[in-house]
Amino acid sequence: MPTHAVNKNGNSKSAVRRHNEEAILKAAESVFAESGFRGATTGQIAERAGIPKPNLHYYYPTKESLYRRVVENIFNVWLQAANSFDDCDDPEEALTRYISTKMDISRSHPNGSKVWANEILHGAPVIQDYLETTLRSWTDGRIAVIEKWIQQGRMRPVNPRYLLYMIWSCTQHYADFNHQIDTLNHSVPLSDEQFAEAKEQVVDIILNGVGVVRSKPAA
Amino acid sequence: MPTHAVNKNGNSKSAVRRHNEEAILKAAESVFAESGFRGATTGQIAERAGIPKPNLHYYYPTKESLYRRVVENIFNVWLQAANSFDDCDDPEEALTRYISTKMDISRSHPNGSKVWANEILHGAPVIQDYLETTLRSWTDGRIAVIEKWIQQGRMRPVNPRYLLYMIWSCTQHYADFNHQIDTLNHSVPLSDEQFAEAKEQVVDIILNGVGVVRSKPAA
DNA sequence: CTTATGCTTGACCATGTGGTCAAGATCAGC
DNA sequence: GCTGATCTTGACCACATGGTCAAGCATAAG
Repeated sequence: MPTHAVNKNGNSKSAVRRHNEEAILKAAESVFAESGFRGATTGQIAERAGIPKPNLHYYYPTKESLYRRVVENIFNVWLQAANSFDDCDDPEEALTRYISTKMDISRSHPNGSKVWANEILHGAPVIQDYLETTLRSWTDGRIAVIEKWIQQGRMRPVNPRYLLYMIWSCTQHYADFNHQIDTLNHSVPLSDEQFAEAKEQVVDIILNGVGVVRSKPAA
Repeated sequence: MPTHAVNKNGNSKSAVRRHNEEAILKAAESVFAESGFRGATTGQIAERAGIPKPNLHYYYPTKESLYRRVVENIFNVWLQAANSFDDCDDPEEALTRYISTKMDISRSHPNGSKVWANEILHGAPVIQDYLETTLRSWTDGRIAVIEKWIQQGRMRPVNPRYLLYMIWSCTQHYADFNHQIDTLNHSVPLSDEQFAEAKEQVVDIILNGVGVVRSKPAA
């Protein structure tokens, strides 16, 4: 039942279309996270989205096009998080905010993070171009910023590149490996309090590790 | 051509068998790492091992039994690495050795690490029992050791559990995400020198982060 | 030699799955 | 209510793939 169709020959999406595409994307993200690209079946995605399989192919012609959209989505979420790094020029605040934001994303978008991890793990067959363009230039920019901080004597001399990798791995670990973390937590997901403590620990160890004095001491 | 058969009704493995099982395991590890469990095909594994597909099923009846062996293998490699933590009672040396060893494993067994990551990512369908038994008890033991060090004032008070997660993620990242790391390194794998620097950075930031003074300062 | 055992392999099958199709439903605008 | 566009769906197909089978090889031992 196409409502609100602003179409005719133009193409602003109908409400039905928006709703279905959204439901499919959400279902796809969780199924891809659970089973990987090849392990996921379009039938399962359709079922989880509450529509028959041919309807899914009506909106996303191929499994790969759907997968690509899912990966692009999580990449965009991360790009926005990256802003939390750029918004200020103080190493303590920038690092704290960046790490915190990435931890929050791991908490709120575990499936997206897993899909991303899976994609990289298997050699980034679909988003190689993003790595070579957007990610590469963002990384180089942030390295320059950190190097400046080091030259200003505001933090210890560390290789900024490996610092960034460390931040990425520590934070995403809480999404990608959450099953292991849960298992080691008596098979119960981390509570909000536990997660807050984990976040605080990551921030604390890294900031101390790079010699940034924290004005607001460890909670 | 069965040689050295010490069999008859006994069952010490023939040389052919040993050789083939080894080749299959190695091929399987790389294919599973590239494509995940579902994405890997027994045909591809057989081809990479240089044997026809039915021969693979002669040694490993099902794809899942083969996969399980691959996962068990990498888990055992890690368990051995875990010893580097236990062999001494000095936080500086124990942490340095443990981190270094884990980094070395990421360098020497990237495929195994990827298979493990993939397994956890998808909810550990095959090795859940290892997580609940061996890994859980090892972790608890190491937490106790770290807590002791903290009480002795030999390192800052951090939550040992999240410190361990941090070490795991930072080190395994260099295997699991090596494609991303290579891409950000002008699409060239890290040289031995670069990897050594990365290792040094991880050790350096974490030891400083937990307030362990390094007797042998950053190289 | 013969025989038993271990190993190899081309041909084959059953199943699951990505994707198609064509007929039908629903709705906006006239 | 008619028309054209958008959306829905049961039935279907082509193909990949895990796994089997039975016949054939190689080797060690008698």
